[in-house]
Amino acid sequence: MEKVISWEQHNLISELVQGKDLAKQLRNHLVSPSSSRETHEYFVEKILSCYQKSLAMLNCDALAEEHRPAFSIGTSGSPKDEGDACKKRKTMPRWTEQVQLNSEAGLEGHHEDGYSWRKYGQKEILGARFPRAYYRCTHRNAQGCLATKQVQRSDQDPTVVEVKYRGRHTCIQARSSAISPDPIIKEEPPKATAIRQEQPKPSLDTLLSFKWGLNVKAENARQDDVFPLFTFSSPAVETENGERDYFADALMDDGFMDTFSSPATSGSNYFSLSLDHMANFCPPISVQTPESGLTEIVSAPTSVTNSPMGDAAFSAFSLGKDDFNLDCSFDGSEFLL
DNA sequence: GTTATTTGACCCGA
DNA sequence: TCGGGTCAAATAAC
Repeated sequence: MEKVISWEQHNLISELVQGKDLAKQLRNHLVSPSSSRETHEYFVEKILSCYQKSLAMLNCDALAEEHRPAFSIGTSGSPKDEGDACKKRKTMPRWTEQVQLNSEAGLEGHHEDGYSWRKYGQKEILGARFPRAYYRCTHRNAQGCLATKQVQRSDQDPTVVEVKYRGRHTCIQARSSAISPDPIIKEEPPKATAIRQEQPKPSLDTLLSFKWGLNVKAENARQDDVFPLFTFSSPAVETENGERDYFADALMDDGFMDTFSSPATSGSNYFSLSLDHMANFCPPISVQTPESGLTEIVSAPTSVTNSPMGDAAFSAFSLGKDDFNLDCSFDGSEFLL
């Protein structure tokens, strides 16, 4: 059957092909000992930019908006931008971790999660014994990272700190430092251990928490915050209303999936991405959340933290499948909704 | 001088 | 109207 590809679709395919090429270049740089980290970051940003444009073409405006800061590095946020951020605030992913403080030092309430945070407020909360502290990413201004967190001691058990995260980190420096091959833990053991009570949101933060020797609880993780399995229905790729899905089609026709594919399973093509970048690529509203997938991800954090690449950002395209093997199924039909 | 924290005021959603 | 979240000026720390 002959495909009729519109101008927009042609541009979309071009963007995706460009992203594929960039990923290949990044792969080459990753295996090259002479290649610098800055080069890797450059390619990552370029690849993300391609996806940003692609998503915009697919009318995933909300998604594109949510991750805009990742592609505006170097530009300071204007008041107008801040206003936009406020409008999007309700759509930002949220999840909660409860951290058990197990030392006197920890009782001060400091929760090290690998990111650098800046405190911007503290409030007494009605009915709560302890004030709530508000933190945002240190790189908010420099890189437009909108990640925030709230830290509050538990009323029932003052040795437990409830940390509410909002928004994902889009900052490169934080991400890099967070997965630094020389974690702080080497010099200073973690002050806190967390109580894992439910399925954690498989965010980079959560994964990182394992690196700090933490077990994490995420109790408010919504389905749309989680990106456990990504499946392209194959071979027929159609939207719900029966339209041909040229996006997924193009990915497969062009061999784009080759870069990401692992041995095909029945009826699905799998590719691997870092969870953090999965969040960047995928519309939260479309994601299925099979619990088994989550459990698998959470129970095998070492596949991420022990990656020789050392940086999940560079694992985003699973250039070494053995290094990073989070399987993500993606329903292409929902993706286009 | 620069960066981080504190804290009262303001804004917004329920 | 109230409470939570954020802003921004003042202050502290480095």
